Amino acid sequence: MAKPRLSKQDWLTAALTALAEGGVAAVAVEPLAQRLGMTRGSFYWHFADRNALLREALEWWELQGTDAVIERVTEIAEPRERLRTLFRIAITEDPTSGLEPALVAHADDPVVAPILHRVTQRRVAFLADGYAELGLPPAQARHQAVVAYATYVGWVQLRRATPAAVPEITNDPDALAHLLEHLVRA
Amino acid sequence: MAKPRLSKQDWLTAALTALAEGGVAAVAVEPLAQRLGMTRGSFYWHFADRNALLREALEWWELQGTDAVIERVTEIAEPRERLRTLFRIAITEDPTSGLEPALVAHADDPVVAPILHRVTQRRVAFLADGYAELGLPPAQARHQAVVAYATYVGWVQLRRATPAAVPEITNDPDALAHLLEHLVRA
DNA sequence: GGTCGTCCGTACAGTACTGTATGGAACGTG
DNA sequence: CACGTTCCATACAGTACTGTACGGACGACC
Repeated sequence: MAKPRLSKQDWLTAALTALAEGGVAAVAVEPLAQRLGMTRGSFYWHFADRNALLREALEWWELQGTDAVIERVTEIAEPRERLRTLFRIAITEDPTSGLEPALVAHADDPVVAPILHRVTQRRVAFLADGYAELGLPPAQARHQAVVAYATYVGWVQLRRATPAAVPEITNDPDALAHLLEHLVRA
Repeated sequence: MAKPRLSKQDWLTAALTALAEGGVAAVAVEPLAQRLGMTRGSFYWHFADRNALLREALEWWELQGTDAVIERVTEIAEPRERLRTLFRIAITEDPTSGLEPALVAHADDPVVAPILHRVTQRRVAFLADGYAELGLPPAQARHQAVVAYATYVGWVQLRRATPAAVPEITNDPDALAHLLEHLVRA
């Protein structure tokens, strides 16, 4: 039987998938242990308590979903192309769709709030820089960044809420290009 | 002390505010009763169980937040002006900000899913009709409707997640007008 | 092949919530 | 002012989860 010893990372990824599926409340020790084929005894060796799991999982998500992507894109000199590939990565490669709505639903949670703030501020600021490089004055660049980021966030949210309502963009490169131009244009 | 008898509606509105604040998991009988100054005995007279409360609350939200608004706006003949006021109502009068992310976070919930589907389909279809009246061909009108609705949804979500990142639009009629034009333009 | 550190199972309170059953208070209506 | 209806409080299982304590398996390394 597949029952090797678990690493801390196994618990983190399991926590993130559960979070994306069932919200913050679904990040519960006993169900996760059951899904991993372990008992809670394993968990309480790796982590202090449930909040520690949630916090570390979100910090890892922050690293992979924001820092890594930004770093991957900053090397593109041309701002328009940089924004385009950034949005394409964000839309097509989103590994944990439905995670952000779950976080926003618990925006007042003391462990969720700081990470959520950091991520959105970071992303909007990076977008604003890109639009500024395109020639927009700072205030307008920031406004455009907020609108574009809102469109992206809402798109992901719609795709998760009602996939029937949103066109399948991963299989339709034409529609994807159209959406990207909408997001990049100033 | 203000301790009159409660109506069914009191429980519904309390459930909706709790839902907007703490997600689906926050719609719990005992905490709600505590907040209303009652015991669970009151609740189980008005409702069969917790799911009944959640379902009726969402149905009431569907009525007030979608049907009523659409009906309020359909009498505007000019499509551009109709879309404008629709978005303005949706953005400025949103009574339960943060409710939709909470629903999306539990999009797989058997009681949340059908209502969420109906609402998004209805809203996108109404928008698509408006854009079609503006002269867009059907496919493009629908695509534009999805993008505009996504922008609205993401805007609300951002405002709830990180109010500092999004401009205070209710106090800045100029920025509001700018956003509305962005949403209406095709 | 002992021995130590790593990892997990088990057992035990403790907490928070759901539903049900039942009695009683408050209120309108004749 | 009886009287039935409406609404709420109380008390009682039952369930699901959290932490903690402790014991044991298991592998690495000398």
